[in-house]
Amino acid sequence: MTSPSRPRNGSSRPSSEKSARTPKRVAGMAAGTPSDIPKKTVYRLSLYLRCLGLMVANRESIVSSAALASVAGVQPAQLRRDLAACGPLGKRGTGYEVVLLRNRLEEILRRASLQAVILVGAGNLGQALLSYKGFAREGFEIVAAFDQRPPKTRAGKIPVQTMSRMLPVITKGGIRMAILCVPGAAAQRVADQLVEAGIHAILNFSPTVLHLPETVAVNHVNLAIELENLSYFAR
Amino acid sequence: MTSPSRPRNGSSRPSSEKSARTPKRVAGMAAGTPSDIPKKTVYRLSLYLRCLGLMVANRESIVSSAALASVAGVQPAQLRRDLAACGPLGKRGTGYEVVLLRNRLEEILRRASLQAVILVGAGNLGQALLSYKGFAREGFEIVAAFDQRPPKTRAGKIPVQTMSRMLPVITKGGIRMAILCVPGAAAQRVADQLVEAGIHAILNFSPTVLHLPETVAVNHVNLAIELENLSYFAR
DNA sequence: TAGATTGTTAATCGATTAACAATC
DNA sequence: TAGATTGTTAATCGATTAACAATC
Repeated sequence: MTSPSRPRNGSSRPSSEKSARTPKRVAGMAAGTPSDIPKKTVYRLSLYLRCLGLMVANRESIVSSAALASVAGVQPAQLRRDLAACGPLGKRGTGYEVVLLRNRLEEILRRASLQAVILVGAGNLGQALLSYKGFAREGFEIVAAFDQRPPKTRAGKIPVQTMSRMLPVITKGGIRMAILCVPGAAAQRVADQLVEAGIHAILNFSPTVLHLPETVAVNHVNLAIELENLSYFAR
Repeated sequence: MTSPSRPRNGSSRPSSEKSARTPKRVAGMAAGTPSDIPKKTVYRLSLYLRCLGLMVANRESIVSSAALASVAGVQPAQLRRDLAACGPLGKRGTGYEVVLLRNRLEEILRRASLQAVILVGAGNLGQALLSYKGFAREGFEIVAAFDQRPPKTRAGKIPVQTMSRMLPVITKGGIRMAILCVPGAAAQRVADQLVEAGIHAILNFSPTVLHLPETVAVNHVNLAIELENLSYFAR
């Protein structure tokens, strides 16, 4: 919808997410990236990247695995193992060059380009996320929003369109990622439509477990379950 | 702040969360609950509970591990193992009684009582969450909200108070859970204050890894990282 | 009883950690 | 060189799955 200042990412190659039997790895990456990084490691790489951002801001030039691990809240051995999966990045006896390491992680996580995302379901949570500026800050742009019945009031600067516009917008824009916030009862149906239209990754806020082809990546965020889980352990 | 219709939960006994070395179990529970359920299992119990809710609505009376597992997106063996951790609940040769199983899970997850929660940090995301009705629907009530500089406009019906009010409100209300949405730079400091004031569980949306005593449960939700993770696998 | 399905044990798998040789 | 710290291997740990005896 809008034209971002950073270039968009037009890439290929889908991959899988935790589905019962599949190994939790991803094979076949774009050139320059290690071929096989476990999902949990990728997640932690994002974490390390954020810690490194702080260190760059603090003008720190070298960091040891012990120091970075402590900030990130992991064991040094795990950090080294995770980073080793990205190729040899440190200098024995010295540590890691902060800027170099950050750049490499950004490269691996493809942070160079602005990623176009659509949001589907502009109910309570959907509107909340629409007005959340955190995504933009991290390189994601919500380029369009859809709802069965678009609300009159618009939360952010993005207009909410009727759901029937979804297919053309996805196709025309070559969009690959979607944030799903529809009610649980509609989630599977809408997700099927999204995949049909060409979406390869879904961040699912709906309280429903989606059954989709393994080629589609799905991450599930359920705020109620997070709280419920906490409340169990908070006694 | 408001007086909920369901009774509040006044309980004791804190417990730990994933900290480097601790076993990912929880020892010592209130009466009537199995003593030792792994964290990941507790998480999935919430999932099963939601699936069972649908089945109750559909008037299904019996469900097999195979059927429930399929809906929840897990393996039947895993489901049986998870449920077995809650005591013997099924009938061999038959399956599980839907209502009975749901009731038992609600009991274990303490869904009977309305849980009081405070929200700290009413910036972009904080305000969004304040206006999110999903929490209430699942038995959590945000009873107060705080910010360094309370915004003039109030998002929901909860007024945002200045941060200095935090301690008295937590103490007086006997609040045990908090949702943390302050900027990364302030997160650790505010978290320390919360723990000091008596908070035992924190749902942390701030982009900072918190270092807290093991007696405090922390769940971390980072929307940007979720998206970044997806974008890695979406090719 | 025969058929079905749980609860549980043993086997597998994957992820984390400790330890140390390589090397800066 | 001596000291430090990585990259990596081997050991440990925990979680998942397969298989089956118990039993409804």
